Amino acid sequence: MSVEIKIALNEGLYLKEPQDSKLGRKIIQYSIILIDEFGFESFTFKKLAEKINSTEASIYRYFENKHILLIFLVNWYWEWVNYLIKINITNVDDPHKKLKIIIHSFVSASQENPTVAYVNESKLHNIVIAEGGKTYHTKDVDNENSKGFFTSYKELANTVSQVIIEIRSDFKYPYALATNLFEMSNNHIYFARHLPRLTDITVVKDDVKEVENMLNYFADKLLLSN
Amino acid sequence: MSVEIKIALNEGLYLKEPQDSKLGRKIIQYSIILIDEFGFESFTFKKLAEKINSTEASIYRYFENKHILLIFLVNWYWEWVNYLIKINITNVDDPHKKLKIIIHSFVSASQENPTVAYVNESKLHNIVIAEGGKTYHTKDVDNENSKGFFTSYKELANTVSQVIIEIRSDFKYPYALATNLFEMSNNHIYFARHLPRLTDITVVKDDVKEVENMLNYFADKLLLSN
DNA sequence: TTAAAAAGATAGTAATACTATTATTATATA
DNA sequence: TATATAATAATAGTATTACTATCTTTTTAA
Repeated sequence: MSVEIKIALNEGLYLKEPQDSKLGRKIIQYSIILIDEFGFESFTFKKLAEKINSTEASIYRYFENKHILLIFLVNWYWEWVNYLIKINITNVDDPHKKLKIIIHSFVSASQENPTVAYVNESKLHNIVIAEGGKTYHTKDVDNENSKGFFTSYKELANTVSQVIIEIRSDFKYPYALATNLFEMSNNHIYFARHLPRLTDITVVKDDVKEVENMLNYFADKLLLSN
Repeated sequence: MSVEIKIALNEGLYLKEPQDSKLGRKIIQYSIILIDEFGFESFTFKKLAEKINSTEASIYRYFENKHILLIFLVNWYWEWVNYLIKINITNVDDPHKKLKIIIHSFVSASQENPTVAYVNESKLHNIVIAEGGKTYHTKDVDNENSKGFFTSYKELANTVSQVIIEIRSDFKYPYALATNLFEMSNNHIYFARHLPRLTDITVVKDDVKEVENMLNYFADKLLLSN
């Protein structure tokens, strides 16, 4: 018995739903592998086509270009983390505990919850860490935002901000704290790996507990009611 | 009488010092204008050459490629902010006041301190906000880091972390807080402008006082000694 | 004044980011 | 089981990008 989860994403992100065909799923699977391995700038549809024994033209029938494909993948991650968080905080009463679960999901959901066969969640998390900001740091951001390409991130931020408000209804910056915890998580994993003088924590062999401790410390301090 | 300031940057960032020649300064001046206007992805040496009535080949004599040019510009900003902070916090005793000055510099140094004729600091700050992360989010980060391309950011982080330690010598995350204040400043100005549901603050006509208030609030809360 | 350094002019190449067309192979249904 | 339709593959082609090379002209500094 297998549980099939299909993550519903904004329809403007693809020309043809890639999750519904063999080729489409291969595009998702191997684009994650190639972007993780060579980086987004070196990644091309030609290389991907060679890898999966297909053609550029066939890939272009699914995605307009590699930038939209990146947004698709990162959206997939945002949706997936939001989904895991929602599952894991239902039936939890204490909002402090909920926030701990959220922070744990930010740093290491990918290491513990393989969900979909053709998505390597761990590599996808690495892509979000290293390339995630490139989805919205473009001149087209307002246009793409108007099409709903960043709705999944906003929904994730909203989920987290609701828990923050549960902890302290008078906290002035629930959305900023929510996004900051997410961004900080990704940034400091990246800094620990590549620019260690920009952080205080270390990450040895994907052990992100120091990042988790730091985020919990920051969240606790900021939400102290005094 | 004019004060000439020349910001010293890592020599690996250029093939020929652009601050020492007319063409070099034009490259700096107009690359800032073009990247700010059209974004880094659409920016090319060919377009820059046309803008300044020069040639691609001439620009390539100064910078290896547009990515290195971006690192050069962002380094220039990091150095300049660090320089302004150091000037403005000498003769200030209270470390809390120093941190306030630092935060003020992060959000709006560019609006108040034009320093060099051929650098539009305000546009350069917009580039740092929108494109800064692209300097180190590449597969070449370890190699470029080993050449010292991010030393200026580390020095800035160090300046700030020293003040944090002055405030609370037992604070566990001085570097992370330093970089986070800088990143948060840039991120939330960007969010307010383009993805407002990811933040709580607004930025109207370059008025960043809400960002400044938020950063001061975060810093104060985190550095409370209890 | 003149040599040497800087900049400009021109040409060329490989790779990228596509688009278009036609041929082949699955698949779904009558 | 035949056949229409959809999906994919194969192939070709274009404009732009990101360079490199070479040669000529202009600027500057001794």
